[in-house]
Amino acid sequence: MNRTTIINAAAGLFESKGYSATSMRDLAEKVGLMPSSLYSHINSKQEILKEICMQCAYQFTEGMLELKQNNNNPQQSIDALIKLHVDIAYSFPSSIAVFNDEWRFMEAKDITTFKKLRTQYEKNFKDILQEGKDKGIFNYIDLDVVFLIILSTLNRTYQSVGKYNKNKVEAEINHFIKNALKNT
Amino acid sequence: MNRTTIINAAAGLFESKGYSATSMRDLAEKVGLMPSSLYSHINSKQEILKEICMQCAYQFTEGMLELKQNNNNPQQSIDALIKLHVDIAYSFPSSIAVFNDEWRFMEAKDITTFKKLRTQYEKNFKDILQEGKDKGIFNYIDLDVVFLIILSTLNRTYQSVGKYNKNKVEAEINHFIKNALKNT
DNA sequence: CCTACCGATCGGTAGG
DNA sequence: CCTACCGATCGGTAGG
Repeated sequence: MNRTTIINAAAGLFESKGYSATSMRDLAEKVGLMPSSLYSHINSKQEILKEICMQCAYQFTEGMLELKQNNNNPQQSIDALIKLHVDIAYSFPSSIAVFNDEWRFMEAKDITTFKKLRTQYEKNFKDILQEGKDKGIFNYIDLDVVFLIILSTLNRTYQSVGKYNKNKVEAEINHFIKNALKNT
Repeated sequence: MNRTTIINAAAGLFESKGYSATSMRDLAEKVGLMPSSLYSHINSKQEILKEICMQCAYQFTEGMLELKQNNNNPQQSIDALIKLHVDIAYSFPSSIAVFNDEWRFMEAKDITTFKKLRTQYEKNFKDILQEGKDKGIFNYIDLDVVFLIILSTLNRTYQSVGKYNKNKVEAEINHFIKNALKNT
């Protein structure tokens, strides 16, 4: 038995039953251990949740940093961000579901760290939308509201995993958001 | 004390702590009763969840039925659906949060009823998108995928409540989706 | 990695 | 609407 197997099994359970309703006994059964044996690999249920949420957060943060170094125009940056969200969602759908819906069950100090990463990510994302508007490429009314609309779509991409082809989903989101932002 | 007060208090708790992590003791404290006294007004925790989720589901179903009787063109129907989602989200934000994220904790038979209503709603929604494409008004690649994108945005509207003005949010979503679907 | 176990908390009931 | 209480289940530990 290894730690990664346990974390992945937990992500699946947290996704389907929610963090609070998942017991350590559920998790033990899924990986074929006695409940107490889990604690040879992990320190607490909280620690598992934190690891899942933070791994996702760091992937988005890294992806954003790489993208910023490429000096793309705003449209290329948005395309790259869509690709980033779709790639991560299709690579770790359960983790992304937990990252989206269960992060609030982390303990207070982890939520603080988590929110800092998220705020920085959102700032970078909004900067791209703002730059696009300033250059006359994008057209929208309110930056904060349009950002929330776009993020809502990107955050729910994991729901398409196992149902629709990844390239098809990315193409559709791309087409949709490109037209939605287009300044005609 | 009355039943409605208890249900509303529960919606607020279920939104912020999640259904599973909310105890009947939490709920009792919030409405100023001893835990056991709650059971003079409701039969179980499950019953509260069911009532919140089903009330929302019926509101969407009713809204859709009214809208279908108006014989609008597809663009007017989409506008009306956006208004329906924004109106309900701004009227009962906590209930909508529970409807979106906690419905899976209902018992099996209620989930069956819930999913039937949802499937019918989705069918009606997709019919409008299909009709718009057939008439050359809308442009998108895949019906199912574009529907998921639109619904993701509409389902998360409750996150704007208390942060952004309702009319502004409705206008932005309208502008965004209209352009995204436009056949140019 | 297992057996055995702990204190805390859960949803809910009995009875007035 | 309250006091008193129940069996079940929870996350986690001791000790080997």
